[in-house]
Amino acid sequence: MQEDYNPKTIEKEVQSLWLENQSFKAVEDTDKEKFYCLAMFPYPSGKLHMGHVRNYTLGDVISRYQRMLGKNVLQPMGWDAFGLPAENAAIKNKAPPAHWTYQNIDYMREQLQRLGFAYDWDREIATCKPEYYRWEQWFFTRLFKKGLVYNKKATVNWDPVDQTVLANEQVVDGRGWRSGALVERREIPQWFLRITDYADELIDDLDKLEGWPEQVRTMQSNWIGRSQGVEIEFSIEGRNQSLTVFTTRPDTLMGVTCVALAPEHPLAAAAAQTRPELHEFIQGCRQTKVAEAEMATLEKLGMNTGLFAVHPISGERVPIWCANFVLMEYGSGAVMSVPAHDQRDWEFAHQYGLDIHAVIYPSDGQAEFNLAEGAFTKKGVLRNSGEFDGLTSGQAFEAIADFLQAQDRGRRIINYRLRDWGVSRQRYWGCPIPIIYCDDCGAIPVPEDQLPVVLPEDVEFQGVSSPIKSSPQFYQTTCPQCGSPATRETDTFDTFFESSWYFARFCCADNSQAMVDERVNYWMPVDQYVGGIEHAVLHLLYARFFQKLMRDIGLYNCDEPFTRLLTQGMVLKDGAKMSKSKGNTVDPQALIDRYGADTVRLYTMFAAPPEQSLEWSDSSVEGPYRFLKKLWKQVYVFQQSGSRVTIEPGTILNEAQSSLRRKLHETILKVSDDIGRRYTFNTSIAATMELFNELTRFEDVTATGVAITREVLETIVLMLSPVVPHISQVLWEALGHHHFVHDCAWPKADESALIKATIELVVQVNGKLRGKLTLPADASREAVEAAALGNENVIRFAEGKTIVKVIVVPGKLVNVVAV
RNA sequence: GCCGAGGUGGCGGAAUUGGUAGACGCGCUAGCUUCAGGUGCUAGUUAUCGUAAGGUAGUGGAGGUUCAAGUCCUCUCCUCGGCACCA
Repeated sequence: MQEDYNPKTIEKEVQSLWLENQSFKAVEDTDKEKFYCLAMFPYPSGKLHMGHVRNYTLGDVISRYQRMLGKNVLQPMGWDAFGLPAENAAIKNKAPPAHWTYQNIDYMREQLQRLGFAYDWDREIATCKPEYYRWEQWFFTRLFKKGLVYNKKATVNWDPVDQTVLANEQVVDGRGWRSGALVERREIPQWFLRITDYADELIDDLDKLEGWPEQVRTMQSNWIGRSQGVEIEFSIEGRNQSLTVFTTRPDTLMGVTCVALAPEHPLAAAAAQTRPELHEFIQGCRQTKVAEAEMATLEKLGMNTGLFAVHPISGERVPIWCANFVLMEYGSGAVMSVPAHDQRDWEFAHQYGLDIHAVIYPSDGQAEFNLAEGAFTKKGVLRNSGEFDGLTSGQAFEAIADFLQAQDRGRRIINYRLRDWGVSRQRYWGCPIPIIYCDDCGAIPVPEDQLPVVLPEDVEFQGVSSPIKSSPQFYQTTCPQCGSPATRETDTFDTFFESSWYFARFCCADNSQAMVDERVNYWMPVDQYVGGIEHAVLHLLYARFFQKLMRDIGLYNCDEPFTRLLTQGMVLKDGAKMSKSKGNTVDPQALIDRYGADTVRLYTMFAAPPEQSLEWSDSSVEGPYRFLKKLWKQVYVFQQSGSRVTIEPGTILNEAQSSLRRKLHETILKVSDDIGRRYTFNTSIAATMELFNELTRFEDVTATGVAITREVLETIVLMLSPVVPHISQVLWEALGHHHFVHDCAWPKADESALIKATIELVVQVNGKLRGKLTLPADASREAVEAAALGNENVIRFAEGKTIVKVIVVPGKLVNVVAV
């Protein structure tokens, strides 16, 4: 052991030991309990950023901890390699996206290795390779045959100058980011997966996910948005047609004063044929990008269509409007407007001078309301509703639903906010959708023996559109059914497709014959998934959906892919997310070069609890670095003394000795709980530092003192080893051990060391701290009370007052209440 | 706009079940060590009043519940994440 801590040298040495020994190769072993730990795989954007370092350190700490608990751990790594940035880089650098991607992967792999993560690199996957994506093509064709795939028209952002579809990210202030042209909504045919068929299961199974943060389950539940309601038909005056609306508040039906259509609604288009101003209004609505946030924050605009609907109960004429805030995708693309009882309708009615009819009134005891100030949106009792008067909202829901159902003008339905998953992307750098279009046979899935449909990697970008769209070599083919000339689909899959099943592929990444094999049954589900909170809804929902699809296709039996989920917060600097555009990025490489991987790992774990955002500070890195240097020095000095003694059984310890041992074993309990249950790695490190500080104050060179020092040092090294594995390995050897620290058992607390003879109690007067008492641990309630009342501060602060009562919280405090 | 988080010293954060606010670390101040330092050590460090002992205030803001509130309730302000084609 060197006298000085030299992270660069030792980290390299320890890493080559691991490599030589194949320390982290995961092998299925049914005799051992398995633990599958997975951190969300990165997009190979160029180099690692601090968010990656945080994510992968979290996963590695958990993996190494579980291994020390005796589990058979799988921790794989791979690359979410398809995506938009590669195309942008390709256009900029005039090089194929594949080239850029593979280069980035090579660089980032080296960075991950430099950080010492315990990955089984033999299982590495890159989703842009045909060995990987061929299986999702195969899977898609299976889903197609099962009827879980369909084609329909859907809206995209269209750049009229570049003649291309834009991602939401590429639309800035309503204009294409390259061309600057005003973006239009355009409808094009696309492929969809029937995720709504699984809406109930996806929402109901959230209850099983006890290892998930409550907030994530809530977000998913709200995203799916299951609501009980009624679908109501309004006939249209003068037309042999009707209009369907969905409402969760049929009790307000008698207060309807308007029906509003989405601009894309066919009836709006029909009405616009005779009304140029309506046509213009609808055209105007097309110039917004396809994003809910955009729609929801738009100024609410509407226009009368001139048509009238007939109220299904009263038979009254209700004007039909077209409004920009009605979503064609939700429900039936039309809503009934009840200004008295819906705030948005109320505002719309005020803006356009529509009638407001109150029909729900507060039940007894509820506050009155003022329609001049806003809508009354709570439930209540019906009035002005004919035969339904006097019913509560709940009763009226049923009565009106029954009435409409009997008349065949409505029915109870369950509606979801969730929409089917559109998986088509009009981009090059993605997995080709395995469909062939034949004029006679229609859309045919590519037969299994013709898979994979390989994406050509050697391409040149002419302009911004996908090269395969203009490559007859790619798209010209023959119909697998009738043999006549046909064309391939040139759209590719949404990249969420790849990340929805990679966790299964890691179990058997080397299988070239099947998507998965029996090894998934051993490893799945993932025991611990770790990733950014920004994935709380989309990625995690799609992955859950895919898991259920894989189950139903018969691949393997598992309902939920991730048993425990840890969602890490963002890494920020100066209060903002690190990004190139803000110029506030911190390059982890520079820190690794300067302090070593262990310090970077220790800092990211120490600076904040994992779920919170981490505010980056350059100078704070010094603390963990100093700590490692001090620890190194302490072990160096200790091993120079050459002592190998352990505590003789039956030795009576003096006060300082038993106090340090108690601290040690309390710390074992604390750290085990922090890492194993609470995931508060920051406090586990703080507790270890406290223990270390106590050790440095312990200067006892007797045989027993030295033995206790050894016990403390060894335990500190073991407890830190998941976080700082390199230095721990070297120190472990310096303490006289000849095996890997990552194969050691996690330390256990010695109950006998935890026993306390005395306890300290807090004394309060009227809830304010006035003193402290040291009493025997077994002191009775009466003794505690008497000691408190005899305390000089208590006497002083209670002087001239009457002691009303004394509250004793055993083992914690005494509060004397005096008035 | 909707859904979900968060707000505690100069800074990152701790306080796990309603029970000592500020653990641990950074920074700063003073002193010591060293030829030197991107070194090490010791002490102090919420504000405020006080020579001190000690007092008082204090967890974004305003109310409330309680013997006791950072923690529970109501309202409110601000920041962050997501909103279906960024990944």
